[in-house]
Amino acid sequence: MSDLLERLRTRGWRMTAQRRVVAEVLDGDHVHLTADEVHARAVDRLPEISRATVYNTLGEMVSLGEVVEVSTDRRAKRYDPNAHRPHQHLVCAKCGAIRDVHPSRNPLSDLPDTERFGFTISDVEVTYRGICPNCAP
Amino acid sequence: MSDLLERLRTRGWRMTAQRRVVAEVLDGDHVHLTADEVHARAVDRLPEISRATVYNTLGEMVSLGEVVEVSTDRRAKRYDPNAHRPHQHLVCAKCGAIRDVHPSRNPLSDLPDTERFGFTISDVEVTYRGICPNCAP
DNA sequence: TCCTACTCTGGACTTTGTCCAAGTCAAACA
DNA sequence: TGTTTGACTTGGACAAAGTCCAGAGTAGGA
Repeated sequence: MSDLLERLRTRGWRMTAQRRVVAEVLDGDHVHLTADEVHARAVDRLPEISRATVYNTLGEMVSLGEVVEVSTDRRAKRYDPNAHRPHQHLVCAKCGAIRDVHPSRNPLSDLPDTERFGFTISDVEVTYRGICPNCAP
Repeated sequence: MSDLLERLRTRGWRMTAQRRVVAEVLDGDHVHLTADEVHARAVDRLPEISRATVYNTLGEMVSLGEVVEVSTDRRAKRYDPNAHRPHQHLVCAKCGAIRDVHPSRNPLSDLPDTERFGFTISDVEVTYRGICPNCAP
């Protein structure tokens, strides 16, 4: 059984066939699927699952903190089940491949007080862009 | 005349009333408008300008490197005419206010080789999120 | 002034996501 | 095990952001 599913179950989440399928589709490392990709894979296992349910379920997983929303491109949001280890993303500008990466310093520490304009900063999102080995010329 | 317009003109861009208006609307510091906001302001000066033209024109400015696309939220892209000084963005999670900020180190230097997976990295995008002084409780 | 290639327009279309009323079902309880 | 109930799911309508295209318009060079 998937880690994600296990975590959700122990939190008292009401279990349904639909939620189980979404959690299973989303489980793993370096998984960054869009909602429609999740839906397409979920349909393979449970043909009648609706788009609305996939959206609802993903939204709930995000609220519970078990899945992170990622916006690496300007199109659809992606869903990353690796929510419990802080990390950033490296994206191939050509093929769109995404890797989880871990910078050596907390990016927050590089923003001086004079550049904070009185904001209380709680979060940083870093996206590195480049060309992956497969797409390199 | 606006800086942006001046730069575009000297690059041999064919000048039309529509392009002039878009460039004028977009000029300035800490400007981060969506395409629809640009369109709304452009219509004030040139009532017949179409949405398609605004999208096309913004897209061309981005291709020319005179304007940068910013995705601070997961909704519409925003357009930042401050393309010639590298900077990152600080966003209020409540009201959406956006400030240009300048970290003390190049964020690229914090990604060790072992975390690059053979990618040739060319760009980093950092978004700091928090609560601005106006929205603070 | 005339030409021509480049630009603009409006509307149809696509993608991504949200909302809702009605039907269905998991789980608690007797 | 059967009942009950509130939570979950469905499908379709809707909305926001953006793209595409054929035909009309025009900037700028000859």
